[in-house]
Amino acid sequence: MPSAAKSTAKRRVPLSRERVLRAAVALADKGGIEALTMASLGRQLGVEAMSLYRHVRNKEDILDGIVDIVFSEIELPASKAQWKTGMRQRAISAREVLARHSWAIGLMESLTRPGPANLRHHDAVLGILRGSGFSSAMATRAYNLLNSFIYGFVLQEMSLPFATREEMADLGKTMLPHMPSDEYPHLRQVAIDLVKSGFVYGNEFAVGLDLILDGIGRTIKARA
Amino acid sequence: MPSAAKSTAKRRVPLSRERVLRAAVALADKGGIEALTMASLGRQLGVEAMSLYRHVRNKEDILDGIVDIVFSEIELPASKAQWKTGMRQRAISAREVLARHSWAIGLMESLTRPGPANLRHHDAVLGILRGSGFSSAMATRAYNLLNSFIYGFVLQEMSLPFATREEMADLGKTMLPHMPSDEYPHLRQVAIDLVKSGFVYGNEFAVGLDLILDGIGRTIKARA
DNA sequence: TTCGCAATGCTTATGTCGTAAGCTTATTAG
DNA sequence: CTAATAAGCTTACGACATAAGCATTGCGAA
Repeated sequence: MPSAAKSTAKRRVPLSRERVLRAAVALADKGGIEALTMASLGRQLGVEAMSLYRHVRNKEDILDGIVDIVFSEIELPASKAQWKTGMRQRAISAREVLARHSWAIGLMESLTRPGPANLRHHDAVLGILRGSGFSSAMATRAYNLLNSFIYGFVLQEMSLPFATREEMADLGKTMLPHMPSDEYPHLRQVAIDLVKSGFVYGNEFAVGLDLILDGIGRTIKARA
Repeated sequence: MPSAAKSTAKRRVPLSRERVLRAAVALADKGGIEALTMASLGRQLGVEAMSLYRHVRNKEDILDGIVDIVFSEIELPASKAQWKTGMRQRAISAREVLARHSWAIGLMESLTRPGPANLRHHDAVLGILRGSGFSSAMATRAYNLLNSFIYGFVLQEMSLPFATREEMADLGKTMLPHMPSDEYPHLRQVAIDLVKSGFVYGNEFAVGLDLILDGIGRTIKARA
């Protein structure tokens, strides 16, 4: 069955670094980063684990690659935008992307070996800031401050045992009675108040973001 | 040689959860979190790997435990302090501790199961804020904002390929010539400027911190 | 058509890891 | 001294990354 099979059935689509990395992202999204093993990745692609090594150097190479894919999903600010709108939009997009691929934040060591998407991202953001009159030092300062907030926020968001107001209320109901009221009195009281008032952690992102953006704006004006 | 040996030679000091965790912290400090394996930990303590399971449930238990140790090293703000001074001092201590144990930031998932030091820390910080007139929601907001900044800053600091001004200058000298000047023009220019002006990333912590503290102060005043 | 060759994928094997199960030795209470 | 209990050890297994080398596919040249 040489030429018949060729044209119809299993015309084997060759692997490629690209396909491998995309499958890796899909796997990590579905089951977390610990579900991403060379074996599971091979299975996902209908291939033995060892075949992957034709297309990626090793697992670390895969991790670097998928972090760069995540970065490529973050919206770049339009190069004509006001710095404040541009930064706000970028921050919101970054947070959304990092929440969608929540394993990525734990792979940030990969930033030591930044991929092209990451570099392009840096370049675009710094370009906006410089174009709005920020010095190199001020642009770096602003960029790092915003990134610290974004990464740190997502990191904390990840480690919350609840996502919605309902889940928080449930957790509060089950946990609070078990918490001795004299050991962590303030923590306890705050928890009670938050449950009662329907506090939603996710909403805090925009608030913190604007506080920082305003602070940066003030610093800039003071300089000018 | 029953009672003689007992008093002199190898009166075996028994393991304990405490000793195991302290050794684990030391190992992680020395060689990074990937150097912490049950085998290496056993070796460090002069014991077989499996012996450790008498004192800890499993490796995850160890990871939770060492994160809590790290938290216990962060200075609690004096309960009489002004909120701003207290928060600044706590933030600086936290950053220093997390930099000393830089593997800890990658273990933050452990915060889903907070240990006693972590809870005590939460309680103390929220106590200060509440005591300074913050509502529960405002206290939580301020605390989360500061933590986002601290964690995110350390996360970025960790992934820098340089620590000192000298290292940055060296890196600049070797990398910049390799960077095509038209691909990432802004990034390139900023890098050049920073090297020239002797930018030190670490100094940015205090700047960002004060920007955030001022922003919080302003929010509070507007409420009052 | 056939041959050769490069690209692609597979098989086998090794060393590291966490940890389950059960055994041995050390310590201590009676 | 003895028996119980606590502490530590031996062996074993399955998951994992990956080294080395073999087999297959498909295409261009003869």
